[in-house]
Amino acid sequence: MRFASVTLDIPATSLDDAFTYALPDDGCVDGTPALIGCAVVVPFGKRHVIGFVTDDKAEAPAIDPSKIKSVEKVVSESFFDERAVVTAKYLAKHCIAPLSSCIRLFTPPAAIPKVVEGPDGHYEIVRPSVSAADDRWVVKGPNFERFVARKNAAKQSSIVAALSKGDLRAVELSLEYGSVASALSSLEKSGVISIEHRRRMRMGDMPEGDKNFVPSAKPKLTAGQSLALDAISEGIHAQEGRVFLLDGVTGSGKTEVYLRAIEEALSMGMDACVLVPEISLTPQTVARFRGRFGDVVAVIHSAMSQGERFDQWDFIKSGRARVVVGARSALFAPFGNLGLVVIDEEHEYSYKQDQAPRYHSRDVATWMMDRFKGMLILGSATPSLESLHRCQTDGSWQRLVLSERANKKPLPPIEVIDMTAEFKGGLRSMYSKRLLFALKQELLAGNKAVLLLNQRGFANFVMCRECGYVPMCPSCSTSLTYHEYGKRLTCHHCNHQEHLLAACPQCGSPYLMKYGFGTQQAEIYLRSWLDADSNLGSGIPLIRMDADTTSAKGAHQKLLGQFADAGAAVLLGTQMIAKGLDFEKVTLVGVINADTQLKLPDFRAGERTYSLILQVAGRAGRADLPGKVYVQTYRANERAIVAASTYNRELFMDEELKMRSILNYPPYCVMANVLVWGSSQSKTASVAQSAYADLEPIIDGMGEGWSISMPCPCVLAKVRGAYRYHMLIKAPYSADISSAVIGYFKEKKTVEDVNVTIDINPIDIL
DNA sequence: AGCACGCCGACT
DNA sequence: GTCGGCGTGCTC
Repeated sequence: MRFASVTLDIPATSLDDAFTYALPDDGCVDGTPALIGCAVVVPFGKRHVIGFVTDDKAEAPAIDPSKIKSVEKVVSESFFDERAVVTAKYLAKHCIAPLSSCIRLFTPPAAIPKVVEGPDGHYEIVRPSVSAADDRWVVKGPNFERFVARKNAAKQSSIVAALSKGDLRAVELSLEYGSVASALSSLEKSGVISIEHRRRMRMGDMPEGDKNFVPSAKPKLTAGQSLALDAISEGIHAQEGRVFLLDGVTGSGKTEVYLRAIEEALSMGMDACVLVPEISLTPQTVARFRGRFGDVVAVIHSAMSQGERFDQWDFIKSGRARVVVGARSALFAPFGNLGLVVIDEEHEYSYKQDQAPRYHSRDVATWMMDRFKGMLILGSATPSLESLHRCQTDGSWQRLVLSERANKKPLPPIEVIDMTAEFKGGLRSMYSKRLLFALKQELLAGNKAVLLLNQRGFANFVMCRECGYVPMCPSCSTSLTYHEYGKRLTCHHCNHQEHLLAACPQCGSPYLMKYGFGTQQAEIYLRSWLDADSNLGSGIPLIRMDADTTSAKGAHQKLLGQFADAGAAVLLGTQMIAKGLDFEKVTLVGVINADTQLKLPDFRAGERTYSLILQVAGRAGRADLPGKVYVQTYRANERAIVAASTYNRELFMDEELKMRSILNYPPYCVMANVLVWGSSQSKTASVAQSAYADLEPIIDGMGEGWSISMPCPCVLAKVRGAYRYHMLIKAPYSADISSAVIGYFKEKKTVEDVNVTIDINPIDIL
């Protein structure tokens, strides 16, 4: 008798402990082996449920043997290996999330069968909605050479003629010759052709050029790159879980270092994983990796269809893909032997998942590479304070500095435009004269400009000038943003939409004013400014890129393509244009309002502003032409802005770290945010209170440096109809909050309609 | 998560 | 007397 540990596919922390089921001695059910990573159907109480085998050679459990039931069916191939099991268990513990939701990270998307229970114990297995796709290929048959053309079978002759040049897909033939089904079947019957089903890789709207491998030449390394690579190369060979922080100014050639490191890892038989922020996962990025490594590169990101993602997943699982480029979840792809992880733009907040399991790719990769003796490279022009701090305190973390741009060009000078002074001088527009003047010069010279405004919509909010009424979202505690297109008020949290009324619903006044600038207003103003200038003509493309213009599949690429193909042009957008874009001839970068993040009640507001300015500044002057950056701000003396505009990281770091130390914020402590939310305010508040009553003694008993704040409403007190309360737990640096509170989260009683969750190392506490 | 067992109020 | 409320506990 054999046993298998099965993690049930039910997301509940109370079911995290594996259940043990019996297996026949050969470990097979109906001839299919129940290996680690297989989805199986098991009886569970009166039900039948899907579970995943997490151990196929488990010990007999210490329970009454008559209670042990058998695995009933194996319903998938093995999706993951033992490494994945260990990692999922780490995640469940570290993030305090249901184990099954962590296991799910390792399974292909939408490919898990479902059990549908019928009457009297019968059940059906519903096959997954996504699986491999085939193409029908027409190939030469045994009698191909003996084909005789006939007068009344013109289509057959055409097909045979087309086929003599090589195999063809049936769809291509029908595109060319119309319906070919009957011609094909009679050709097949006579043995002239055969039909083969071949696995198809869905690649959607990927540009043709990127589907094929065009090898690119390796550039010569700079001195800085060589030095960094020496260290990294030694690290790869050491295989002892080292971490390198590649701290390189924008344009210093970090990607080339990644490429060489990956080459090294591949030559040692390891696979490599490259994480990039979702937003910069453009064809440009992918093309660089395909250009070096060709058809062993797989790509995974959220804009792909489920079918495309399945194919990429399967491609990796087959072992043919050796390099995976993707967003945060690519870390969990089915690698054979993952030995190198690269996290580009490691300071980016998109590496944190905002739903359970709330993991941060950087933390998971650090743990994985330590545990499995691989190597991690973190790259950024503006590394997170956490990573910089860790390089100073942890011997296995090493900082490698690339201080020079690869093309030896200086970094673009950054000019701060004090908008308070501009206002005193009479300016009422969102664009200063200096910025517009510089923009005009560059456009006249045939160059491109990138303008950043981190606020979408037309106006931030609307207010009645007679009574002060501000339209609010009915289900969130936020004001509505005015969108010019469709003249709608929109909630940026829940996407609630309503029409802008002609009069104030509270006092009837017609004086509803729009306050604050968003990208739509910036676009409309700039368009008319461009059109009004006879020297510029009206032909200058102005491309707006924000969540509203990029929601359609492929829109992102299309807009960037337009910008690339244009001569003089302006790209205006939210922070999605700040990262990774590499266009020649961008000679001007403008930050229309650097203050949008500064005012947020978040201890990282300064760090966010500092790095956003430097990230977007890095878009300027990347090729031969010099670049110039203008930063408009009403807080010209703010440390983050002064430091960014003078490229003085020490100035920013020293003061910021001092502040963090005094106020006891990361990296001087670790934090966790306990969130309580529900649709009834009073019920939510009382659950928050009782959670505090349970947690406070635990935290209090942990000793020096541990604290928990009283429950209070979140800054976003209501989102999507849910009232939100939170408590902040702080603990000394490198303390383990998860272990301290996991007991509470496993034992806690659930209250209907109120959720209690915890976010370890939150990226914001709004 | 879902389902059963179990102990207290208003009903054919 | 029983139908049914949802509190507690178990499922290999």
